[in-house]
Amino acid sequence: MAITIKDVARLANVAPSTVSRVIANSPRISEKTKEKVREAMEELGYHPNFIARSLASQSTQAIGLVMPSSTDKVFQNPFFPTVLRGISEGANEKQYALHMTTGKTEDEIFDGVVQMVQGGRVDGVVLLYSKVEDKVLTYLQKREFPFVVIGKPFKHVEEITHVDNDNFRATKEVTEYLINLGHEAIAFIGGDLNLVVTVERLLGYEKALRDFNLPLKQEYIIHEEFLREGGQGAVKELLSLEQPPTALVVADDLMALGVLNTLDEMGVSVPDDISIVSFNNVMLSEMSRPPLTSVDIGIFDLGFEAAKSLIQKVENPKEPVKRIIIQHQLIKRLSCEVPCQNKNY
Amino acid sequence: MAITIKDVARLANVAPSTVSRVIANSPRISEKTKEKVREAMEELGYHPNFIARSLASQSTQAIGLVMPSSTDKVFQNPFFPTVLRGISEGANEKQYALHMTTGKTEDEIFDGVVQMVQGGRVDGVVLLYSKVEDKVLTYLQKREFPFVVIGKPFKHVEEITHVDNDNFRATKEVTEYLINLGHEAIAFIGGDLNLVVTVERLLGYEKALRDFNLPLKQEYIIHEEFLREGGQGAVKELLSLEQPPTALVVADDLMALGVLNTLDEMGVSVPDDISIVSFNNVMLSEMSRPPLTSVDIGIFDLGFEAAKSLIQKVENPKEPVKRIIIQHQLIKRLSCEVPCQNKNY
DNA sequence: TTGTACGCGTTATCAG
DNA sequence: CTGATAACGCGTACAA
Repeated sequence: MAITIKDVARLANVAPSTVSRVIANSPRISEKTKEKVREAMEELGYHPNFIARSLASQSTQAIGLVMPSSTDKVFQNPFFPTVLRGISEGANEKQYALHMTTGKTEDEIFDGVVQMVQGGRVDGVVLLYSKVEDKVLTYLQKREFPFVVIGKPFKHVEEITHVDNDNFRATKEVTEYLINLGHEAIAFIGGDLNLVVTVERLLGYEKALRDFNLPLKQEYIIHEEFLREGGQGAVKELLSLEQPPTALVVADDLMALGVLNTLDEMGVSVPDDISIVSFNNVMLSEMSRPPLTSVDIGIFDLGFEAAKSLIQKVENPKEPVKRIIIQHQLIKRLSCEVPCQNKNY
Repeated sequence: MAITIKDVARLANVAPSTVSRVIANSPRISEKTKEKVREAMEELGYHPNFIARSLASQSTQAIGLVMPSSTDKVFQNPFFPTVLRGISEGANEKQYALHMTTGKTEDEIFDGVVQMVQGGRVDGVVLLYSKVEDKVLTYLQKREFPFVVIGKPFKHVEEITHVDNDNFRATKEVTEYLINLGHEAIAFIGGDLNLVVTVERLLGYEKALRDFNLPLKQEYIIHEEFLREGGQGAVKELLSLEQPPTALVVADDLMALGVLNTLDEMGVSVPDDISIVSFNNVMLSEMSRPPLTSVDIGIFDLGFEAAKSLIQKVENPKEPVKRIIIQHQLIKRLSCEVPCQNKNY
């Protein structure tokens, strides 16, 4: 059995409650006894038992992480290690621990969340994704359990604290960027439409085209998985069009990589024949040939701010709903150029 | 306040202890009362409080994950999401939750582990890396706390349950593969020598050369970070040699990607001028140009088996030390070929 | 400034 | 088969 507060109390010749107060650094304890108690703790190698503390104080100093389905391709995106790092850092700063749950199916994930929450394992939860219809989010909301989402909630945006980019504006900007480069035939390759981020980006793309009075063609809008294989299918469809696009807005770097490869195989040159701009600016985007022009969305900060605002919320229940927007930034590399004039592929 | 066992007891007209037994599905309770109690639980929407249960039973049904330093480049490797998925699945099967700890420095990580362990937050720990000198491992060992490591422990291999590949053999095999292809000038690009996996792979490489009586040149052995930039530096060194290698054994796909890019910039063609084989077979390895021949090390299984064997150990303290070797497999793609005879780069 | 006593929600022991 | 009752380790009114 481990060293408890009682052992320390005995050694220091004080009551257990005094030891408890020393741990909490209560101002109502004399420096002298504090010192005495601390020495005893040191001598015995005492470490507080979090479980007991949690039970007594009804708070765990732990936050729960809800990941998307582990079978989901999204899970493999380098996005995750990075947000995780951000969250972890934000949590560490406030001495919070991390509790995770994943699962293969939505139900598994949901059960995991319920266990964390009802089981009292965590004080709050951060959702690492934002889907269009989400059981987990609904549950958390109804239960009034503290949580924040990374991304933009599909509904009740005003009532849910979230950390997000301005994906609408970002996509509008990059589309404009391509337009200003002289492109008029610009296609959009997005991921799963169940992810809110996808719809936001699509909207931004459409807005830019409309602002510039460019035609908005359905054939130019493609949705595939957030990954490689997705990109490949998309490209083939696009290039077989009568008037193939001269530029592509791709919703994710990984997909862009797939696009790049397929293009390469088809003998289409980037950026000479076709320009590409994508999102996230993960490490890989500078490793591709050519390096990708990509929107840096501050992934680390998304996580960091999410953790911080969740903890605030946990520690102060009347904290107002917040919406934190992380700045984005277009990182220009070599995948964009003025459009070709008259190419035949 | 949430629904407790007492509320259920009251509604079902039984004692709290009876409810507890029903939850544990004790065989000594009549089916009739079980049914009655279950109905009450249902009606009240009861969920057991894990914290209280942990305190009483001195076990948490949670396992702790120790990640490498978040500032470490290794952290960004696609390896992690995948092991994580494996661990998560292994844990889910046995209804264990996951508790994580990371940190920027070794000390932060160490403190995190101590808190998990002494704080009684977890029943066991899995180390997601294996370093040459590791404070955390030493601590866990001295405390006789259940843990398993993913990778090969540097010392006390016989006394530590671990899940690993046979990296020595794997590297020996791929080196032989290159030799049999006709290569004689084969270089090795490895990662951080503090990681045990690096030294294992280096050893395997050397063994193959020795077995075939090929010279073992120091200039052919390079260590860089486990990432992109590392790869680039390495290649330049290698190609500026008097007799540059015709084949490369690269210890990680990500590094190999960097190598590929640098080679491309220098106008060196893969596999025509130089062959490459690397490790891990992460998703990216088939997305590179050319697709990488890579050793699949069963990352998911590493995690899965680690979780399973840890849980076994936790549930049965006298479980013997185990060493689980996950099979590897060479996935041949397009980065290897017979060597060039007489090329001038 | 410090000690006493009780409660947090369960499990486990021991009667009955 | 079931019900009291005592832990589990700590926080915290309430007393002193």
